[in-house]
Amino acid sequence: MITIDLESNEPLFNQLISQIKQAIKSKELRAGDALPSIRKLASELDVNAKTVAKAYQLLERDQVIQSKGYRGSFVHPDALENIDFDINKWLEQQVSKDIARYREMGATDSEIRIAFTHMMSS
Amino acid sequence: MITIDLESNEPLFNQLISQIKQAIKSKELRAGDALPSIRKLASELDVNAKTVAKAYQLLERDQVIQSKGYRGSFVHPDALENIDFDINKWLEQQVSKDIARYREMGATDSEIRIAFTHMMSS
DNA sequence: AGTTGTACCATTTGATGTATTGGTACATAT
DNA sequence: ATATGTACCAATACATCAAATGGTACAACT
Repeated sequence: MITIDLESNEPLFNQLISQIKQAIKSKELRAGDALPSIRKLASELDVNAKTVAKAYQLLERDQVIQSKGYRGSFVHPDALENIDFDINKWLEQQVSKDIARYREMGATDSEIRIAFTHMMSS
Repeated sequence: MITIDLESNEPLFNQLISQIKQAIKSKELRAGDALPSIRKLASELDVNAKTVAKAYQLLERDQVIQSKGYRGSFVHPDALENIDFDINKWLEQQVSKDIARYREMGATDSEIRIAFTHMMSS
């Protein structure tokens, strides 16, 4: 059902996210369906459980799946609607616009990077 | 007139910028005054000429000094007015506000950093 | 008892950026 | 001739971060 390419440049947790989303899009997984547990999927794919856990966490943040405490993870009722919103695409648009604003003010790329790093770590 | 601390954590070009600004504030250097040439100042302070050139470039961008082609560098007529505007402080305010906006949308710091790095290098 | 999602700790590998230095070259001033 | 600001190309040391791994532990469900 889910396959992983260890040689790919794409991070493993991203491959997991993409494939789970694809499975939902193709109706292979439907709203309310149970997903394999983190440990089971990890052992099946022979990857670390924390890699799977990371993918599940991001999917839950995006309302694509739901974690029901200690009962397992399930496909979110509104998964199909929420699956199209990609926060990374949204981020790229916003960041690109903001960087252009900084550059227009005469800031060098080096200064922008320094300010960004500084504000991210405080 | 200008001294450099090679042991300081503060980058050399920043030390140069601060000290030249200070000399202008204290009227040691006045509008129109000639600054030492890049090569001369570099040899006096025993730093690389490109370090001095970098400081001069940033000072000219901020309208604190003026480079008159091949005739040397001079204190900008409006140096005293422009000396107070610090683009780095402006940057910090803007970047801080923008990052808060990203985080409110649920983006993780890791995702923000990746999007930022990606948009800066393209 | 066994499994669940989650939260800590720590480490390694690879990539990237900063700060700085170095050398060379150009066109234009004095 | 000599000095000027500027523009290339390239390399070093240092720091930071992403990605993934590993192990352990907790409280709550079946």
